[in-house]
Amino acid sequence: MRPGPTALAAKVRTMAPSMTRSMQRVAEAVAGDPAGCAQLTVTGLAERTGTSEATVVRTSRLLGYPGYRDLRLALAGLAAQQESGAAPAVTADIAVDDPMPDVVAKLALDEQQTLADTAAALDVAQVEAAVAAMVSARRVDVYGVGASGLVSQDLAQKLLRIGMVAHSHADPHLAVTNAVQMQAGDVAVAITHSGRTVDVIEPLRVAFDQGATTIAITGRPDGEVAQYADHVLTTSTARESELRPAAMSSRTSQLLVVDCLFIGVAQRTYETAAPALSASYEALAHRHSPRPRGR
Amino acid sequence: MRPGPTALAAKVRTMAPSMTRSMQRVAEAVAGDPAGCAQLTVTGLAERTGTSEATVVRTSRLLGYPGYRDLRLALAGLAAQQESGAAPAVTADIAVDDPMPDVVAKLALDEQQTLADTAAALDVAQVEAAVAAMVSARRVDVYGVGASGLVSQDLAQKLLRIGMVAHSHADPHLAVTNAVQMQAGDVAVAITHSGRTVDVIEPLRVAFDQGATTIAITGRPDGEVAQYADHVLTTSTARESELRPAAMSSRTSQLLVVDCLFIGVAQRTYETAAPALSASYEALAHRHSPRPRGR
DNA sequence: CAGTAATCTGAAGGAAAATTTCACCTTCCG
DNA sequence: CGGAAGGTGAAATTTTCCTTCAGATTACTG
Repeated sequence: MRPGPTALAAKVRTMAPSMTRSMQRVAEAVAGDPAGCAQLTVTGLAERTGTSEATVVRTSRLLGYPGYRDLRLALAGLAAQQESGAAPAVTADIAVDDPMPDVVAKLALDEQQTLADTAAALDVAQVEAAVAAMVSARRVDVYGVGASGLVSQDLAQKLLRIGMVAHSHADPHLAVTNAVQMQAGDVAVAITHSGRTVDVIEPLRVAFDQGATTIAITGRPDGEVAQYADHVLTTSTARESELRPAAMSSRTSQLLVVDCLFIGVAQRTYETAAPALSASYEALAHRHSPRPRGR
Repeated sequence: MRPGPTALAAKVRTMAPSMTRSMQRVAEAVAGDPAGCAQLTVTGLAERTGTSEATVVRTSRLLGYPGYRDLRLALAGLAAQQESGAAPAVTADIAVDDPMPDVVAKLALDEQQTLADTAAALDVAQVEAAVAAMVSARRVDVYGVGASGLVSQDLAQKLLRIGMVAHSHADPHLAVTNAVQMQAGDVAVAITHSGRTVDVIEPLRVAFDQGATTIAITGRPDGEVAQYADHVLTTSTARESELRPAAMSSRTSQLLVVDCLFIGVAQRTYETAAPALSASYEALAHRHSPRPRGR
């Protein structure tokens, strides 16, 4: 069996005594800086070690590879392993003086964490109940302001695409005005991270009183909004820092919940959802510039 | 910067749409069996994919390597990483009959994957350049329609909160009207997954012609939108399925990029950003119901 | 629906890298 | 000090990789 990259360092030590002086120089360079050597051609490595190409090839053979080409591949593998092992687990808060690469890494990790947390904490039964209500709803109204307003729009937009009657309301006055028209069989969704946003609670309460099925997507299942919600979907919150306020991570969490609702609804209305999706795609085709030619 | 092995799978997905048929076959083989392909020579891989050596080399170039030799090295690295247990869990597509718990889990995993891919593939230098331009900008205009419209609003909203002059335009007419007013020192940002959305490209082009600094956030760095962009920030694309169209995963990716931009700007304008953030928080306090007692 | 212009594709030739060969050099024993 | 055995690298050879170019394909245009 050809030696894997892991065994390389050991192999070098084992074989070293039986090597000639110039071969040892090559082996040493290879064991000492796999990543660097992986970049070099035979000629390059020969030059770097002050030897000849023939010696490099001979050393490769001695280490168990058919030639330098394969040693080089193993070297690249080893380098990759080392790098991934030494992956700096950046879990600290984002600081004012963090360099951009760290910012990108930390943000991505934080959001991944938020997603994992949300998925783990999400009450599937509540999601299913919410989906069931939406599927048979005459219309769906979604309330959200500020950062949650965008999530609210996202949900409405998605539902519209699969042929449902959905609206997103950011204007609290209009939201209440609409909520008054709600009746049993309709669905109202309120999205608020704090669970205490009056502009969102108010229309939900009205819809609730009208007999509509109400759903709350909130980070505070004990918040006031829950009082008027038939189904509460809890979003989780990541650590917040000064530069990354809670509003930022709650958005990720809320979007995941919204996506789950959407997929659930789309699954249960697949017969109509699928054609509606393609139709909306087709309708937008002419809003795109022509594809590059010859394809 | 040459892409590391980690980013390869993401890169393949990102670039796949802009590839020709035979190049896609090569990319697919490479992404599907890195270990196996690492063993093959150009000729071998060409044969295995039923294409020519030239096509293999062309594909390697498109993926960001100087030639096949270097792609092969990266492949060896990737294979080694996967073998060592860091293998990315390949999740199945979401099916119509998936039970809700599976849907939640798959969605969360997909989005996490998208985040990791985006972070790995994001060109930090471009981000820094974009941030620098925004920091010193007189005003920032953001263009986005459809699903990208929400991301566009998110960016504008965030920038407003730290005291910058930012606007999001979804109406293409108003967007162009505003773009005409742009001048050197202003910044225009276009957000489009396809890179071909005319309603977004048009205002960006106008702003570009006016001498403004232009930024594109797109999944297609070779798309038309890139022609008028000083800085291109590439979002990566997850596998898409019928129930989860590309538009859905692109949102996650775009939001991460937007967050990076925001944090970058906030860092560099910390003196004014921090007070502005707390001020906007304070101003909204009375829109919340009183906190529950004893907390 | 045909013309046309652009792009895609692979075969063949040219460049580069890897491997082998071979003559020279060192070293060590007799 | 002579000679043999192995170490070493320059040059030749082979393999691999890359570039060029002409034909095939495709998608737009009138």
